[in-house]
Amino acid sequence: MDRYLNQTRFLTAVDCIIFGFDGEELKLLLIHRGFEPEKDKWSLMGGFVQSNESLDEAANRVLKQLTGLKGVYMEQLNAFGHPERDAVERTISVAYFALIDIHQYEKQLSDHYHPEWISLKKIPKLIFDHKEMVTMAKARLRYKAALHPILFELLPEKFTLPQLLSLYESVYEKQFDKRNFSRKVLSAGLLVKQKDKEKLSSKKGAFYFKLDKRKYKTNFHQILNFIPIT
Amino acid sequence: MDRYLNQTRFLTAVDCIIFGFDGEELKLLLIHRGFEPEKDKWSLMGGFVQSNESLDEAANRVLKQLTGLKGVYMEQLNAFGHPERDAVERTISVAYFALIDIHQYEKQLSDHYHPEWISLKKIPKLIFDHKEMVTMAKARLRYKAALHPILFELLPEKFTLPQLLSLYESVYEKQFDKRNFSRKVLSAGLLVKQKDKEKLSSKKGAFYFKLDKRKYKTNFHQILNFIPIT
DNA sequence: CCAAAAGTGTTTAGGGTACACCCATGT
DNA sequence: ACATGGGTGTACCCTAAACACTTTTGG
Repeated sequence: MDRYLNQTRFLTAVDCIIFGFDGEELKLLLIHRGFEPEKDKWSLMGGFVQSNESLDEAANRVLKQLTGLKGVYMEQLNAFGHPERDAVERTISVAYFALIDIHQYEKQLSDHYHPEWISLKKIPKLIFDHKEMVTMAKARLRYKAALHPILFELLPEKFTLPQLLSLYESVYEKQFDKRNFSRKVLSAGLLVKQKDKEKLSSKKGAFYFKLDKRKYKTNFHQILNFIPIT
Repeated sequence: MDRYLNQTRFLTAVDCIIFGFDGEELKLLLIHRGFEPEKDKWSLMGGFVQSNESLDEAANRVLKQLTGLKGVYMEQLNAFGHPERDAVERTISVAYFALIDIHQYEKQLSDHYHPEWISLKKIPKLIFDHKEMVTMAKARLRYKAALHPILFELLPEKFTLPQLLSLYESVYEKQFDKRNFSRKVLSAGLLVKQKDKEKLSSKKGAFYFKLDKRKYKTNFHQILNFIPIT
């Protein structure tokens, strides 16, 4: 026996919702689709799953193709399978969301796709059901970041507390009290204060911090409260 | 254009992790697989996605085939796509987990599959990667039930607080203080006390409660704390 | 010396936890 | 009357939230 009989086979794709943070706003890395149909339209980066790779491998391959990065934070979001979601041919798409340090991304690697970082507040019309994927990814990011320290994945190795606060304020589109925020963040014990300061954005300068990688991995699934639950 | 060229197509299946609660233990509804390979081995209920149905529709169809139930709580768990997960032919499986009232399930409907309710503590060897699916579903259930009131889906329309407590204790495999538990549950405002009592399991009898369906739906995504965070 | 951002401490209120006794009833 | 499970109240602690002033330094 080497085939199941009387069953239809479908294409399987992965699509990546890639988040980045530029210090001001939360952004998505979008591309201009490279082939027909919908060629040159705004799209998430995606690709078909190949015979020899798993879904996770496909997603990582696609992400590396576009960004040159590997080993970044990525998790499966949802599988999308409406019969008409792709106009050409039925395609099941497994969406992944990724959090990358926007400064590690080097545009020139992938100019073929004309990728651009677009503010989440100004997402253009996207092909197929990609808008739905983005909406779900945004919701998932907010949900998860309220409980787990995943937003560190969007920052460089060294970052300041004001930068971290600004990131949380961007994700939740509201302001938080910096005193309560830094107390909570520091009491989680995940940060190591550095000796040097970031002096570009203020005269006084803000101390850099690094993640304590060991504690970060250990405590990752523990539930934290960096932001007010309301 | 009506096909993407040079791409391989795969079978797509759905598999359902079906939870039930008999008052004592948390259980899974497992079947004996009905066709080769691995015929008669223990398996999750599943089926291939048909050309005219979405993933959600396929999962609901499969669930109804086995249980006769529709409109039950079900959510997508994860897509599984390891190239060798099915020995016969590459198959992408989208797993769903469902919570049903075990008393509404009527065995005779689906005797073809020889289904059985099996305690989560005594899950037998399962085909393919179904064990991995079950493990993930169990983790997801615990995670989600700690934050949202989904476990009510496992109970009949009328239930008592001792029954609800017993359910939570089964899911988390630990004991909770009944005073704190009932205070928290009642303060959520989701329950409506009935006038009648359940008198089978005690002499005094325990009051029945019903869910306030409206508030349940409204507050579903709000985060609750029915059980201690530790 | 002044502007601009960083950094820090206290008070208060509410919620969570721990804990023990009385109640109702069938036998 | 007694055994069995149902139902309730309190005291304490701790965490979360609200809130404002001082520090540093480049220009």
